Amino acid sequence: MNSLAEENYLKAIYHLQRELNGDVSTNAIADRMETKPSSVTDMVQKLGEKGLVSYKRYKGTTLTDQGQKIAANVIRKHRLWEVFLVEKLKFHWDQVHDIAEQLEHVHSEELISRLDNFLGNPDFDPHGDPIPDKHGKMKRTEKKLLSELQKNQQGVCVGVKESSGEFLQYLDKKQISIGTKIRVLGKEFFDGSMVILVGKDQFFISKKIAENLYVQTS
Amino acid sequence: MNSLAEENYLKAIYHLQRELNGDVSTNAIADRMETKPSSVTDMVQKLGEKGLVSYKRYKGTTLTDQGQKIAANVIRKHRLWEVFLVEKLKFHWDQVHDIAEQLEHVHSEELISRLDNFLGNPDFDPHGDPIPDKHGKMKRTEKKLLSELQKNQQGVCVGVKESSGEFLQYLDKKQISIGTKIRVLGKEFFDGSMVILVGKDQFFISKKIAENLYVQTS
DNA sequence: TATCATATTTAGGCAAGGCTAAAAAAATAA
DNA sequence: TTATTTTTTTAGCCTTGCCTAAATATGATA
Ligand SMILES: [Mn+2]
Ligand SMILES: [Mn+2]
Ligand SMILES: [Mn+2]
Ligand SMILES: [Mn+2]
Repeated sequence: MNSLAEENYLKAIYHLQRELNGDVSTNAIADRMETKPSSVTDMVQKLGEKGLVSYKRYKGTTLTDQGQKIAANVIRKHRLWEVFLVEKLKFHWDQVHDIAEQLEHVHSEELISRLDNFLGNPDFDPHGDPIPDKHGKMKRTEKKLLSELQKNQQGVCVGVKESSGEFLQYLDKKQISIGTKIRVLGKEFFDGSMVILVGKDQFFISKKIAENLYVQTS
Repeated sequence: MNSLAEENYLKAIYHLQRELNGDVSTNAIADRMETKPSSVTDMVQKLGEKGLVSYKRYKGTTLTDQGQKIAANVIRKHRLWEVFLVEKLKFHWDQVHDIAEQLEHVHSEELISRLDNFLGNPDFDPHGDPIPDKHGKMKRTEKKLLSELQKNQQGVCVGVKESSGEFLQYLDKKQISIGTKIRVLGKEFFDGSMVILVGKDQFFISKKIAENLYVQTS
């Protein structure tokens, strides 16, 4: 059984490994965990001794297969609980992350398996992120950033890169959610801003917005 | 915000105060928490400084109003989650306690209020125990122990005193659950054992069983 | 009342997870 | 290559909860 702190470190390393594709530096983990590098060193040493990460002094950290499995399972729980909160308890998608941060540490395989079932074995969470199955495998989607689309291309919103409350609330105001069809009516080369069509409304969005919304074309 | 350990102490003191009706001794808490008396002393001193219990050296501990409120809220969460696990996830009533022990420490008023609603604002948990409302008040029932019934009296099972897996599984085997009607066909003065009628089956039960089943007569 | 047993507290330590300050390695600049 | 900056680790300390052993208060007994 791993402690709450260990699980959070494993999760952070998992995400960072994907973002940076490669070894994860001590400082990167410290940044993500909002903790000090010296605390990170302590913890990765311990995780190393437990065989959950491969850590070499001054060289960075990667998850072992076992560590990866544990991290994927925590992420699975996080995302399943988010589905529960939105689908069953009618929370809004910008309200669920902090609660899921707590629920993800409840230990019970039986619980998570029944929850999965109760929710209809969903493949994606309310933010469009894929839910790992019990073996850590998750559906890959051919999503791209809205900012990659050209004028007159369109796509369906399938996820967000950022999922801060501010950003999600912005999307709500603009009536954009998972499943919403978005068409690029115009794109400014200078600053990457766009004019897009959502339902019957057309409006301006900055590059920053376009770089944080995933769409699926096809 | 109280720590997990603090919440567990408050809960234990709450239950003990009701069982012993009065002050709770350091040793009683240590017993219940499966910890050492010296650890209890440390903790009740801290809870005392926080104003959650009234503690005087060598005199025992009682919850303050504030401590009582927090304890009742933890118990509320525990029991609501137990209802969720049984009603929605189809767990069996003897499987839910340990999971609820973890879920009860998830902090979010909004979560528990929505969960309550989702479950239809239940008054009792799967073991027949009353669920405190958000102010800590709970429905009182006129329940008595089956062992208090006389020959030919009958009652409806409304709860269990013990809720160990062994006992609950015994009840299952005998087809007794919340709502089951039980009639006393015979009672042995010598050892308190009984012969009871449950549905069409009649069988023998020991005093120990009869002292752990709550029934409602009338 | 003096003595003995029991309950409780105090003293001193330990492990987990943090932090700060100092040392050491690695990376970058000159 | 040498000097400087940045990154990482080590050393030493803190808090929370827990423990054991020793001290002390309380309560029962003689
Ligand atoms: Mn989340
Ligand atoms: Mn999510
Ligand atoms: Mn329970
Ligand atoms: Mn219960």
